[in-house]
Amino acid sequence: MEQKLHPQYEARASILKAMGHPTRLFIIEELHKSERCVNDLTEMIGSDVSTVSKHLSVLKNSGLVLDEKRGTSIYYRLCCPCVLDFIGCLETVLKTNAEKQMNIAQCCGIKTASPVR
Amino acid sequence: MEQKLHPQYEARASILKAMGHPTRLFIIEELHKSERCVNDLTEMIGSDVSTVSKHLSVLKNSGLVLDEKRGTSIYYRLCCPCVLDFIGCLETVLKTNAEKQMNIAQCCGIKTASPVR
DNA sequence: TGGCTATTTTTCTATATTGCCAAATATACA
DNA sequence: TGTATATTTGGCAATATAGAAAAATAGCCA
Repeated sequence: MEQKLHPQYEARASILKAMGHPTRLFIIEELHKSERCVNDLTEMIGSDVSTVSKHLSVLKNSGLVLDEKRGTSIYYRLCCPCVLDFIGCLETVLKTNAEKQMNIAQCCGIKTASPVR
Repeated sequence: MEQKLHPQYEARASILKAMGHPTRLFIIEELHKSERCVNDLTEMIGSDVSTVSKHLSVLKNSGLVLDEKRGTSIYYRLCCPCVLDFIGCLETVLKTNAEKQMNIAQCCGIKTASPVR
């Protein structure tokens, strides 16, 4: 069955997919603040350097980051900072869901703790 | 090694991950235009209805869509239409990359066809 | 009740992703 | 040249995902 949708959906989805991992999202935010080399990021993240390198290559292949070699290190930077604008909306989704959960709980008479700020 | 980043990254990433599939991206856009039932979407997409149902459950679990049963069908609708705002930025990323590719080609003396609009 | 329609769940297979280790590569520099 | 540093690659095991078919569930209506 499985039919091919317009290739535009593939292209867009691959960027979102690249962003859809906690470590890569962290990297994106970090690169928004300032460019960083692999080593910097590895220390912040606490995974093996090879793991971080692979995450960076996913981001690079999706076109989200650029790399530039300077001195002994390779510096990565965010290609299109507009992706950071997504975060507000993501928080809206999360907040909406939290409220939804609370309503369900309330209408079942379940006491809920005050929401975590 | 693998260390736990702030759970906020997990939460945000899971939404992006849910969006990171061509079929689900199509569904999101379609639901932005108007609510739809599973059957409607299945016809548009051309996959098995069970596959579409599963994609919808991914979207539902991530909090992106809501469902409501009316009559014999279940209607899905977009929960936070702000996710549609992502598209402009995604196109920017794609465009930036296309230009990058063209520059590489040019500086190697490769003739490229005029860009597809 | 029985059959119809709409949807979800289960089960299966194939494929992709993640994360670590070890090894390879690249580069600076003494 | 040799050594240290920075990064990537290949390999592997564990886990997750996608898609289809079949079975299960739910509501409707004759």
